[in-house]
Amino acid sequence: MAKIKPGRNGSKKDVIIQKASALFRTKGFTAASMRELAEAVGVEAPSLYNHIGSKSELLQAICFKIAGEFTSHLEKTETTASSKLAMIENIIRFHIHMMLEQFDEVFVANHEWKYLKEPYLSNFLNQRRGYEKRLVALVQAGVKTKEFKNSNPYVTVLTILSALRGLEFWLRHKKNFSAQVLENDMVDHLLKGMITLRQAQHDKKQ
Amino acid sequence: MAKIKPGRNGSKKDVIIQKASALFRTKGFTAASMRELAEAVGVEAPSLYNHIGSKSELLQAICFKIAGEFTSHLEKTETTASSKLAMIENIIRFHIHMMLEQFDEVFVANHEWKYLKEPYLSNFLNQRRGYEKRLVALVQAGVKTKEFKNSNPYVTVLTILSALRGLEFWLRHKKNFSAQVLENDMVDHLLKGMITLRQAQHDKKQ
DNA sequence: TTAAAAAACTAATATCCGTTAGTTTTGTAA
DNA sequence: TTACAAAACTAACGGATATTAGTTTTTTAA
Repeated sequence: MAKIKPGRNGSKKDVIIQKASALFRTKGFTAASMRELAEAVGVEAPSLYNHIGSKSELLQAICFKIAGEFTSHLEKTETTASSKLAMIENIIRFHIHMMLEQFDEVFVANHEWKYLKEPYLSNFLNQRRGYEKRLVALVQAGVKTKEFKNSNPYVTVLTILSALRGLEFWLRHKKNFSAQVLENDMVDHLLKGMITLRQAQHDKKQ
Repeated sequence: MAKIKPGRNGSKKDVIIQKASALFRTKGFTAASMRELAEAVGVEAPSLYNHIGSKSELLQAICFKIAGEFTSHLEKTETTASSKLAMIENIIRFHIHMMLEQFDEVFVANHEWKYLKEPYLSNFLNQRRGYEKRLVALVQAGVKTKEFKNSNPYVTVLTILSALRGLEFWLRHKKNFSAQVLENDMVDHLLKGMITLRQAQHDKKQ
């Protein structure tokens, strides 16, 4: 007799996914065992399978939930007609907020996606590539309007996205400055650089 | 009868470490098996143990080799008495070169260090923390000399180091612009930002 | 109270892991 | 050639893994 899942998404499954996010982050997907997850949930390992299909399915749920949130925020931002600079800043701040509010899930999506199985792996990578391409197009548009410098747009996007991912280190050892300082200083650095204006102007031509 | 290692470090061990770097990068340390490594080396799995002590030892060798290279370069840079700006730029370029020339090893040191066993794990983290602290001190000095803006120095270092780590994405899909463009545009972005000077000056006060 | 469904449990399976033991082959130097 | 060491091999062990089967307990609903 086939197991029948409840019509509405039960909350127990959500608990499992949440605990799985924390476990996968700390131990890594491969090293994390279903027995450990079961213990975190407060149940024996086989009981998990009354609520989920497999360990892989948990990873899929986490990765695509996060990917979906980033994609849909980008779509929303693209429709708001404002300056390219404002759009980029908006996106940067969204990344920071996601990192702060859904640390485990974002971390897992960033680090453990490679353990997704096909066709989910290809799907995920396609979605991420699409996201990056739209950001590159946004930066390119900003270069055309002279809002941004004429650097390689892909390098610009790469630099921004990578710097944002680095927030995980701040969150790991909870530094002694506020999230607000972090956010503003990082936005400022990514948009305007770290050196003083006089210096920047002096260095303008190599 | 105890196994006796050759007096000078044999080159076979180096081959194993090199293959292990590539394997650990693509599959992850935990998911990579000694049998796979053996196949890459061209040998049966137990034969590896004529040259190495354990799987963990391979990870240690990779991580500490890279950590050592970064640390010793930083020490060398600190003794060269020049501007803080020149020092930071020098360090950024060194990171880029390390990423380009020792991709697998740097990737593994960046992503798989958490599977180090004690006391190596603590050792590694201490070394990395020390590296970061010295960079923070360097940025602080640059703020004092007014070479750098008065942002939180830890955020600055975090932003730079994270952006540099992101080079792994570029290397993964080998983009169609040169390493030189990548290097110069990234250095420029991290030092001077992405927005045009007029805009930066206009936005100086929020 | 009772019947059905949901979710827990125990037991077990097949597979894969790092590693060891013991043996055979290969390379080297006298 | 001979002797010894280095490094390969096969076979196997103990343990951990995700997952399934089958059963019992708990919850839900009439």
